[in-house]
Amino acid sequence: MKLAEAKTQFIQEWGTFGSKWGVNRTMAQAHALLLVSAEPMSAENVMEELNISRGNANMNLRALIDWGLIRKTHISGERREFFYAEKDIWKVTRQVIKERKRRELEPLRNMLTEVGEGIQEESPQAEEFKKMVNELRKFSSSADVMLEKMVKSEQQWIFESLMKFMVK
Amino acid sequence: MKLAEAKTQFIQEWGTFGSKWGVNRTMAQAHALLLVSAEPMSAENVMEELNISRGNANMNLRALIDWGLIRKTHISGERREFFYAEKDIWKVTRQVIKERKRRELEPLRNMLTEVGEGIQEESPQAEEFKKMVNELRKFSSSADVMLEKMVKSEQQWIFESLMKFMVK
DNA sequence: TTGAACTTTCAGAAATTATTGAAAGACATA
DNA sequence: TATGTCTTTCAATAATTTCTGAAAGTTCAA
Repeated sequence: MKLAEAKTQFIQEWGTFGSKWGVNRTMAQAHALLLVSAEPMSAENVMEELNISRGNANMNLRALIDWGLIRKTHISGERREFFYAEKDIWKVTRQVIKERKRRELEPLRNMLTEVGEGIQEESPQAEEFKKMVNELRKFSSSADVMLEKMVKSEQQWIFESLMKFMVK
Repeated sequence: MKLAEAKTQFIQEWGTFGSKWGVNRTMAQAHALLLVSAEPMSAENVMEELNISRGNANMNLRALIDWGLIRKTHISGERREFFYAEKDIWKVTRQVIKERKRRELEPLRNMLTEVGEGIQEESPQAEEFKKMVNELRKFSSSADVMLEKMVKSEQQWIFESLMKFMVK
Protein backbone atom coordinates (compact mmCIF):
# COMPACT_ATOMS: atom_id res chain seq x y z
CA MET A 1 0.00 0.00 0.00
CA LYS A 2 1.30 3.41 -0.99
CA LEU A 3 1.52 6.18 1.57
CA ALA A 4 -0.71 8.51 -0.43
CA GLU A 5 -3.52 6.01 -0.69
CA ALA A 6 -3.26 4.95 2.95
CA LYS A 7 -3.43 8.60 3.93
CA THR A 8 -6.46 9.19 1.74
CA GLN A 9 -8.23 6.20 3.18
CA PHE A 10 -7.41 7.28 6.70
CA ILE A 11 -8.71 10.79 6.08
CA GLN A 12 -11.88 9.61 4.37
CA GLU A 13 -12.79 7.10 7.03
CA TRP A 14 -11.98 9.46 9.83
CA GLY A 15 -14.40 11.87 8.19
CA THR A 16 -17.08 9.21 7.97
CA PHE A 17 -16.50 8.29 11.58
CA GLY A 18 -16.79 11.91 12.65
CA SER A 19 -20.02 12.41 10.80
CA LYS A 20 -21.55 9.39 12.54
CA TRP A 21 -20.81 11.14 15.81
CA GLY A 22 -22.27 14.47 14.82
CA VAL A 23 -19.01 16.10 13.74
CA ASN A 24 -18.84 17.90 10.43
CA ARG A 25 -17.21 15.51 7.98
CA THR A 26 -14.80 18.11 6.62
CA MET A 27 -13.77 19.18 10.09
CA ALA A 28 -12.94 15.59 10.95
CA GLN A 29 -11.03 15.18 7.69
CA ALA A 30 -9.00 18.31 8.31
CA HIS A 31 -8.22 17.03 11.76
CA ALA A 32 -7.11 13.67 10.36
CA LEU A 33 -4.95 15.42 7.79
CA LEU A 34 -3.15 17.50 10.40
CA LEU A 35 -2.81 14.55 12.77
CA VAL A 36 -0.73 12.64 10.26
CA SER A 37 1.13 15.60 8.83
CA ALA A 38 4.80 15.84 9.79
CA GLU A 39 4.76 19.62 9.34
CA PRO A 40 2.30 22.41 10.00
CA MET A 41 0.09 23.11 6.98
CA SER A 42 -1.24 26.31 5.46
CA ALA A 43 -4.92 26.82 4.68
CA GLU A 44 -3.87 26.55 1.03
CA ASN A 45 -2.37 23.08 1.63
CA VAL A 46 -5.49 21.91 3.42
CA MET A 47 -7.72 23.20 0.61
CA GLU A 48 -5.68 21.27 -1.95
CA GLU A 49 -5.46 18.06 0.02
CA LEU A 50 -9.17 17.93 0.80
CA ASN A 51 -10.44 19.59 -2.37
CA ILE A 52 -12.43 22.21 -0.57
CA SER A 53 -12.94 25.93 -0.92
CA ARG A 54 -11.09 28.61 0.96
CA GLY A 55 -14.18 29.50 2.98
CA ASN A 56 -14.78 25.93 3.98
CA ALA A 57 -11.16 25.40 4.98
CA ASN A 58 -11.16 28.57 7.01
CA MET A 59 -14.36 27.75 8.86
CA ASN A 60 -13.41 24.21 9.71
CA LEU A 61 -9.88 25.11 10.77
CA ARG A 62 -11.33 27.76 13.03
CA ALA A 63 -13.77 25.24 14.45
CA LEU A 64 -10.87 22.88 15.19
CA ILE A 65 -9.11 25.71 16.99
CA ASP A 66 -12.28 26.41 18.99
CA TRP A 67 -12.37 22.75 19.94
CA GLY A 68 -8.79 23.03 21.13
CA LEU A 69 -7.55 20.36 18.73
CA ILE A 70 -5.24 22.39 16.51
CA ARG A 71 -3.28 25.64 16.78
CA LYS A 72 -1.96 28.34 14.51
CA THR A 73 1.70 28.95 14.11
CA HIS A 74 4.03 30.98 11.94
CA ILE A 75 6.97 29.87 9.89
CA SER A 76 9.85 32.30 9.65
CA GLY A 77 9.88 34.21 6.42
CA GLU A 78 6.30 33.19 5.66
CA ARG A 79 3.48 35.59 5.95
CA ARG A 80 0.57 33.21 6.03
CA GLU A 81 -0.54 31.14 8.97
CA PHE A 82 0.14 27.47 9.44
CA PHE A 83 -1.83 24.94 11.43
CA TYR A 84 -0.72 21.95 13.43
CA ALA A 85 -2.56 19.39 15.52
CA GLU A 86 -2.08 18.24 19.08
CA LYS A 87 -0.65 14.76 18.60
CA ASP A 88 -0.85 13.30 22.08
CA ILE A 89 -3.91 11.10 21.72
CA TRP A 90 -4.72 11.16 25.39
CA LYS A 91 -4.68 14.96 25.37
CA VAL A 92 -6.89 14.95 22.28
CA THR A 93 -9.33 12.62 24.00
CA ARG A 94 -9.45 14.77 27.12
CA GLN A 95 -10.04 17.85 25.06
CA VAL A 96 -12.89 16.26 23.15
CA ILE A 97 -14.46 15.05 26.40
CA LYS A 98 -14.09 18.50 27.90
CA GLU A 99 -15.72 20.25 24.99
CA ARG A 100 -18.56 17.81 24.45
CA LYS A 101 -19.25 17.89 28.16
CA ARG A 102 -19.42 21.65 28.16
CA ARG A 103 -21.38 22.05 24.95
CA GLU A 104 -23.74 19.11 25.10
CA LEU A 105 -23.84 17.32 28.42
CA GLU A 106 -24.19 20.34 30.64
CA PRO A 107 -27.19 21.83 28.80
CA LEU A 108 -28.82 18.41 28.99
CA ARG A 109 -28.22 18.20 32.73
CA ASN A 110 -29.70 21.64 33.20
CA MET A 111 -32.74 20.55 31.29
CA LEU A 112 -33.15 17.49 33.50
CA THR A 113 -33.03 19.63 36.61
CA GLU A 114 -35.49 22.06 35.14
CA VAL A 115 -38.11 19.56 34.02
CA GLY A 116 -37.73 17.47 37.15
CA GLU A 117 -38.57 20.26 39.52
CA GLY A 118 -41.94 21.69 40.27
CA ILE A 119 -44.31 19.14 38.87
CA GLN A 120 -47.12 18.89 41.39
CA GLU A 121 -49.25 16.38 39.61
CA GLU A 122 -49.26 12.92 41.16
CA SER A 123 -50.89 10.78 38.50
CA PRO A 124 -49.11 7.54 37.54
CA GLN A 125 -47.99 9.33 34.37
CA ALA A 126 -46.47 12.16 36.35
CA GLU A 127 -44.80 9.75 38.74
CA GLU A 128 -43.29 7.77 35.89
CA PHE A 129 -41.98 10.93 34.31
CA LYS A 130 -40.47 12.23 37.53
CA LYS A 131 -38.92 8.86 38.27
CA MET A 132 -37.25 8.60 34.87
CA VAL A 133 -36.00 12.17 34.93
CA ASN A 134 -34.57 11.52 38.34
CA GLU A 135 -32.86 8.33 37.20
CA LEU A 136 -31.33 10.19 34.31
CA ARG A 137 -30.22 12.96 36.58
CA LYS A 138 -28.52 10.58 38.98
CA PHE A 139 -26.84 8.80 36.13
CA SER A 140 -25.67 11.96 34.42
CA SER A 141 -24.33 13.20 37.70
CA SER A 142 -22.13 10.11 38.07
CA ALA A 143 -21.04 10.30 34.48
CA ASP A 144 -20.25 13.96 34.91
CA VAL A 145 -17.97 13.34 37.87
CA MET A 146 -16.22 10.54 36.04
CA LEU A 147 -15.68 12.58 32.91
CA GLU A 148 -14.41 15.51 34.92
CA LYS A 149 -11.82 13.26 36.52
CA MET A 150 -10.75 12.04 33.14
CA VAL A 151 -10.45 15.59 31.86
CA LYS A 152 -8.24 16.49 34.79
CA SER A 153 -6.13 13.37 34.71
CA GLU A 154 -2.66 13.71 33.33
CA GLN A 155 -2.29 10.16 32.21
CA GLN A 156 -3.83 7.65 29.97
CA TRP A 157 -3.36 5.12 32.75
CA ILE A 158 -6.99 5.59 33.56
CA PHE A 159 -7.84 3.01 30.98
CA GLU A 160 -5.35 0.48 32.21
CA SER A 161 -6.34 1.09 35.82
CA LEU A 162 -9.97 0.80 35.03
CA MET A 163 -9.32 -2.43 33.23
CA LYS A 164 -7.45 -3.98 36.11
CA PHE A 165 -10.01 -2.79 38.56
CA MET A 166 -12.88 -4.23 36.63
CA VAL A 167 -11.33 -7.62 36.07
CA LYS A 168 -13.71 -9.57 38.28
CA MET B 1 -44.70 23.53 35.42
CA LYS B 2 -47.33 21.29 33.91
CA LEU B 3 -46.55 17.67 33.14
CA ALA B 4 -47.42 18.04 29.47
CA GLU B 5 -45.04 20.92 28.95
CA ALA B 6 -42.24 19.31 30.94
CA LYS B 7 -42.67 16.20 28.86
CA THR B 8 -42.58 18.17 25.63
CA GLN B 9 -39.44 19.98 26.69
CA PHE B 10 -37.81 16.75 27.72
CA ILE B 11 -38.64 15.10 24.41
CA GLN B 12 -37.51 18.07 22.34
CA GLU B 13 -34.21 18.49 24.11
CA TRP B 14 -33.50 14.80 24.09
CA GLY B 15 -34.02 14.95 20.34
CA THR B 16 -31.63 17.87 20.00
CA PHE B 17 -29.10 16.07 22.13
CA GLY B 18 -29.36 12.95 20.01
CA SER B 19 -28.88 14.84 16.80
CA LYS B 20 -25.68 16.41 18.12
CA TRP B 21 -24.39 12.89 18.61
CA GLY B 22 -25.34 11.66 15.19
CA VAL B 23 -28.64 10.06 16.17
CA ASN B 24 -31.73 10.81 14.11
CA ARG B 25 -33.66 13.47 15.99
CA THR B 26 -36.98 11.67 15.66
CA MET B 27 -35.50 8.40 16.83
CA ALA B 28 -34.17 10.12 19.93
CA GLN B 29 -37.55 11.79 20.52
CA ALA B 30 -39.41 8.52 20.21
CA HIS B 31 -36.97 7.00 22.67
CA ALA B 32 -37.51 9.86 25.09
CA LEU B 33 -41.27 9.49 24.73
CA LEU B 34 -41.21 5.79 25.54
CA LEU B 35 -38.73 6.28 28.38
CA VAL B 36 -41.16 8.48 30.25
CA SER B 37 -44.32 6.65 29.29
CA ALA B 38 -45.95 4.65 32.06
CA GLU B 39 -47.52 2.29 29.54
CA PRO B 40 -46.49 0.74 26.23
CA MET B 41 -47.54 2.88 23.28
CA SER B 42 -48.89 2.02 19.85
CA ALA B 43 -47.36 3.41 16.67
CA GLU B 44 -50.51 5.52 16.43
CA ASN B 45 -49.83 7.07 19.85
CA VAL B 46 -46.25 7.85 18.91
CA MET B 47 -47.33 9.45 15.63
CA GLU B 48 -49.74 11.71 17.48
CA GLU B 49 -47.39 12.67 20.27
CA LEU B 50 -44.53 13.54 17.95
CA ASN B 51 -46.58 14.77 15.00
CA ILE B 52 -44.95 12.50 12.51
CA SER B 53 -46.13 10.27 9.69
CA ARG B 54 -46.81 6.59 9.94
CA GLY B 55 -43.80 5.73 7.82
CA ASN B 56 -41.51 7.83 9.96
CA ALA B 57 -42.86 6.35 13.16
CA ASN B 58 -42.47 2.86 11.83
CA MET B 59 -38.91 3.36 10.65
CA ASN B 60 -37.70 4.98 13.82
CA LEU B 61 -39.40 2.49 16.10
CA ARG B 62 -37.79 -0.28 14.13
CA ALA B 63 -34.42 1.44 14.42
CA LEU B 64 -34.88 1.64 18.19
CA ILE B 65 -35.63 -2.07 18.24
CA ASP B 66 -32.49 -2.73 16.18
CA TRP B 67 -30.53 -0.71 18.70
CA GLY B 68 -31.97 -2.89 21.45
CA LEU B 69 -33.54 0.07 23.25
CA ILE B 70 -37.22 -0.75 22.92
CA ARG B 71 -39.32 -3.85 22.38
CA LYS B 72 -42.65 -4.80 20.93
CA THR B 73 -45.41 -6.22 23.06
CA HIS B 74 -49.07 -7.09 22.78
CA ILE B 75 -51.95 -6.04 24.89
CA SER B 76 -54.72 -8.56 25.37
CA GLY B 77 -57.69 -7.91 23.19
CA GLU B 78 -55.69 -5.52 21.01
CA ARG B 79 -54.55 -6.45 17.58
CA ARG B 80 -51.89 -3.81 17.01
CA GLU B 81 -48.42 -3.80 18.45
CA PHE B 82 -47.26 -1.76 21.38
CA PHE B 83 -43.79 -0.53 22.17
CA TYR B 84 -42.04 -0.05 25.47
CA ALA B 85 -38.56 1.08 26.41
CA GLU B 86 -35.92 -0.49 28.59
CA LYS B 87 -35.95 1.76 31.65
CA ASP B 88 -32.86 0.69 33.51
CA ILE B 89 -30.50 3.49 32.57
CA TRP B 90 -27.41 1.46 33.13
CA LYS B 91 -28.74 -1.22 30.77
CA VAL B 92 -29.59 1.44 28.23
CA THR B 93 -26.08 2.84 28.47
CA ARG B 94 -24.50 -0.55 28.04
CA GLN B 95 -26.64 -1.27 25.04
CA VAL B 96 -25.73 2.03 23.38
CA ILE B 97 -22.04 1.39 24.03
CA LYS B 98 -22.36 -2.10 22.65
CA GLU B 99 -24.03 -0.97 19.46
CA ARG B 100 -21.85 2.04 18.77
CA LYS B 101 -18.81 -0.08 19.41
CA ARG B 102 -19.99 -2.69 16.94
CA ARG B 103 -21.21 -0.30 14.28
CA GLU B 104 -18.67 2.49 14.45
CA LEU B 105 -15.62 1.71 16.55
CA GLU B 106 -14.85 -1.69 15.11
CA PRO B 107 -14.83 -0.57 11.46
CA LEU B 108 -12.55 2.26 12.49
CA ARG B 109 -10.17 -0.11 14.23
CA ASN B 110 -10.09 -2.34 11.17
CA MET B 111 -9.22 0.66 9.07
CA LEU B 112 -6.36 1.57 11.38
CA THR B 113 -4.95 -1.91 11.12
CA GLU B 114 -5.32 -1.89 7.38
CA VAL B 115 -3.68 1.46 6.71
CA GLY B 116 -0.95 0.87 9.30
CA GLU B 117 0.29 -2.31 7.68
CA GLY B 118 2.39 -2.66 4.61
CA ILE B 119 3.73 0.82 4.08
CA GLN B 120 7.32 0.36 3.01
CA GLU B 121 8.22 3.97 2.48
CA GLU B 122 10.52 5.45 5.12
CA SER B 123 10.34 9.16 4.47
CA PRO B 124 9.65 11.45 7.45
CA GLN B 125 6.11 11.78 6.13
CA ALA B 126 5.61 8.04 6.08
CA GLU B 127 7.12 7.68 9.53
CA GLU B 128 4.85 10.34 10.94
CA PHE B 129 1.84 8.65 9.41
CA LYS B 130 2.77 5.23 10.71
CA LYS B 131 3.49 6.62 14.14
CA MET B 132 0.13 8.35 14.44
CA VAL B 133 -1.81 5.37 13.11
CA ASN B 134 -0.02 3.23 15.63
CA GLU B 135 -0.79 5.61 18.48
CA LEU B 136 -4.43 5.58 17.50
CA ARG B 137 -4.42 1.84 17.29
CA LYS B 138 -2.94 1.45 20.73
CA PHE B 139 -5.39 3.92 22.15
CA SER B 140 -8.40 2.36 20.48
CA SER B 141 -7.31 -1.01 21.71
CA SER B 142 -7.33 0.17 25.33
CA ALA B 143 -10.64 1.92 24.85
CA ASP B 144 -12.05 -1.19 23.27
CA VAL B 145 -11.12 -3.37 26.22
CA MET B 146 -12.53 -0.85 28.65
CA LEU B 147 -15.81 -0.53 26.77
CA GLU B 148 -16.13 -4.27 26.48
CA LYS B 149 -15.82 -4.55 30.25
CA MET B 150 -18.47 -1.95 30.69
CA VAL B 151 -20.77 -3.77 28.31
CA LYS B 152 -20.34 -6.96 30.26
CA SER B 153 -20.64 -5.43 33.68
CA GLU B 154 -23.87 -6.00 35.50
CA GLN B 155 -23.71 -2.92 37.63
CA GLN B 156 -23.57 0.78 37.40
CA TRP B 157 -21.03 0.70 40.24
CA ILE B 158 -18.37 1.08 37.64
CA PHE B 159 -18.83 4.79 37.81
CA GLU B 160 -18.65 4.99 41.54
CA SER B 161 -15.68 2.64 41.63
CA LEU B 162 -13.90 4.55 38.99
CA MET B 163 -14.48 7.74 40.89
CA LYS B 164 -13.07 6.39 44.11
CA PHE B 165 -10.15 4.87 42.34
CA MET B 166 -9.26 8.03 40.57
CA VAL B 167 -9.43 10.27 43.59
CA LYS B 168 -5.70 10.85 43.74
C1' DT C 1 -60.74 -16.97 0.88
C1' DT C 2 -62.14 -12.74 1.89
C1' DG C 3 -61.59 -8.43 3.80
C1' DA C 4 -60.66 -5.46 7.71
C1' DA C 5 -56.92 -3.99 10.56
C1' DC C 6 -52.59 -3.19 10.94
C1' DT C 7 -47.43 -2.85 9.36
C1' DT C 8 -43.78 -2.10 6.09
C1' DT C 9 -41.59 -0.12 2.16
C1' DC C 10 -39.68 3.33 -0.64
C1' DA C 11 -39.77 7.01 -4.42
C1' DG C 12 -40.39 11.66 -4.33
C1' DA C 13 -40.53 15.92 -1.53
C1' DA C 14 -39.10 18.67 2.23
C1' DA C 15 -36.02 20.09 5.64
C1' DT C 16 -31.61 20.50 7.30
C1' DT C 17 -26.75 20.96 6.96
C1' DA C 18 -22.63 22.02 4.56
C1' DT C 19 -20.10 24.43 0.89
C1' DT C 20 -18.81 27.89 -2.31
C1' DG C 21 -16.83 32.06 -3.86
C1' DA C 22 -16.76 36.77 -4.05
C1' DA C 23 -16.50 40.82 -1.32
C1' DA C 24 -14.94 42.91 2.75
C1' DG C 25 -11.54 43.03 6.32
C1' DA C 26 -6.91 42.85 8.33
C1' DC C 27 -2.18 43.40 8.22
C1' DA C 28 2.47 44.39 6.87
C1' DT C 29 5.60 46.75 3.92
C1' DA C 30 7.17 50.48 1.40
C1' DT D 1 -1.63 55.86 2.57
C1' DA D 2 -1.29 52.75 -1.19
C1' DT D 3 -0.57 48.05 -2.48
C1' DG D 4 -0.19 43.25 -2.28
C1' DT D 5 -1.03 39.23 0.51
C1' DC D 6 -3.60 36.70 3.28
C1' DT D 7 -7.96 35.84 6.26
C1' DT D 8 -12.76 36.13 7.34
C1' DT D 9 -17.59 36.49 6.43
C1' DC D 10 -21.94 35.21 4.70
C1' DA D 11 -25.75 35.04 1.12
C1' DA D 12 -26.68 31.94 -2.32
C1' DT D 13 -26.33 27.24 -3.73
C1' DA D 14 -25.52 22.42 -3.34
C1' DA D 15 -25.45 18.13 -0.98
C1' DT D 16 -27.20 15.28 2.35
C1' DT D 17 -30.43 13.63 5.44
C1' DT D 18 -34.96 12.99 6.87
C1' DC D 19 -39.90 12.58 6.19
C1' DT D 20 -44.23 11.69 3.90
C1' DG D 21 -47.94 9.09 2.21
C1' DA D 22 -49.74 5.88 -0.76
C1' DA D 23 -49.22 1.24 -2.28
C1' DA D 24 -47.89 -3.28 -1.18
C1' DG D 25 -47.47 -6.66 2.33
C1' DT D 26 -49.02 -9.29 6.41
C1' DT D 27 -52.08 -11.24 9.68
C1' DC D 28 -56.10 -13.11 11.39
C1' DA D 29 -61.01 -13.85 12.31
C1' DA D 30 -65.03 -15.22 10.16
